[in-house]
Amino acid sequence: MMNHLKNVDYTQICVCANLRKKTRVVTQLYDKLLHPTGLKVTQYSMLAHIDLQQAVSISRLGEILLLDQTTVTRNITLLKQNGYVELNRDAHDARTKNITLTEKGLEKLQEAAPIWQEIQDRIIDDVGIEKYADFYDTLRTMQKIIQSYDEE
Amino acid sequence: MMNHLKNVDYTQICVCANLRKKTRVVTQLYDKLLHPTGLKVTQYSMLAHIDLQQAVSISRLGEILLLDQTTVTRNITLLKQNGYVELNRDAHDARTKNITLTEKGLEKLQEAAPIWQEIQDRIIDDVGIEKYADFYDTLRTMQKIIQSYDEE
DNA sequence: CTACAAAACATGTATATACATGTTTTGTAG
DNA sequence: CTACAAAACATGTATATACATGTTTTGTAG
Repeated sequence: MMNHLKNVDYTQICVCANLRKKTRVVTQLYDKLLHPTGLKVTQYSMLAHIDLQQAVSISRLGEILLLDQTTVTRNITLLKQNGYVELNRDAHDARTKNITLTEKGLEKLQEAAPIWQEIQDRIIDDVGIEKYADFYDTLRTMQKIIQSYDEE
Repeated sequence: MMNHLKNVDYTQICVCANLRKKTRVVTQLYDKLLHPTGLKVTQYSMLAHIDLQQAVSISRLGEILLLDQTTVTRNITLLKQNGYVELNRDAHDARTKNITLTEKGLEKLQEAAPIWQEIQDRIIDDVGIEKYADFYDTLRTMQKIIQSYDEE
């Protein structure tokens, strides 16, 4: 007897819509657990990248996160309003603005990090490290494939 | 010799941020190719679900797509403004509004379908059907896992 | 039947996101 | 050096999304 739930042709389920749906679920979990810190996962992730990159420019951050430059500008504006980051003109190029974490931003990042780590470990553990490794790899592959389309 | 690109601990890359990033890439591809139709992939997907479900209510559609009811209301409003869907009060429950495709909405869906199918087939083929099956499965598992957290 | 909780939808507000376009600063062909 | 294209960032506009809350309609305990 067929399970009617599984009796769906998964190749006919939109790759994009399905990804978006699952991403919503994951995002809501992260946002819910990060809520006590006042950060959303998007903001946490951006702070973490700024911490790693040290004085990145807006467009460079966009390249890394594959975000439109204007989106970075908008997201950074919010972090700036909250006092988590600073923007400084580059010494050698007056067009460029470098983003750095403030003391407050670093503290906020450190406050949120343990919560993030807990969700992270739990999900990967529950999915299973091997399955997750494959999953991660397929996501990477998918990105590369799509980026290769643009070169046509 | 290590490949410095692969020399990153993938378990320390945020599951959520990574999913969001890849989802942006995929979404941009779909939106770009669907552009001639005037639909975004979100709208296409919603029209396709309405077509499948036949006279579905706003909250039911939210359950299916795991979207907040208010988000469905907003997205449907746009489809309605474009004349692709109609809203009708339910005959048995005056609170409920049922969504149906208009003739114009069906035509638009049929116009976009071949484009969607082409992207869909191409991505799955390029990723590889077996890898994609695993990937799809892991996405499902991840959703179930997270939904099980909410029951705690 | 009545009172009240719950269900279904709408509205206010805020964040995330991208595209089109504008402004300022650099870099470089000639 | 000058003119102009390109780079870097900002702004206008629109869609996608969720949470808090409000309104209307149902369902049900008593």
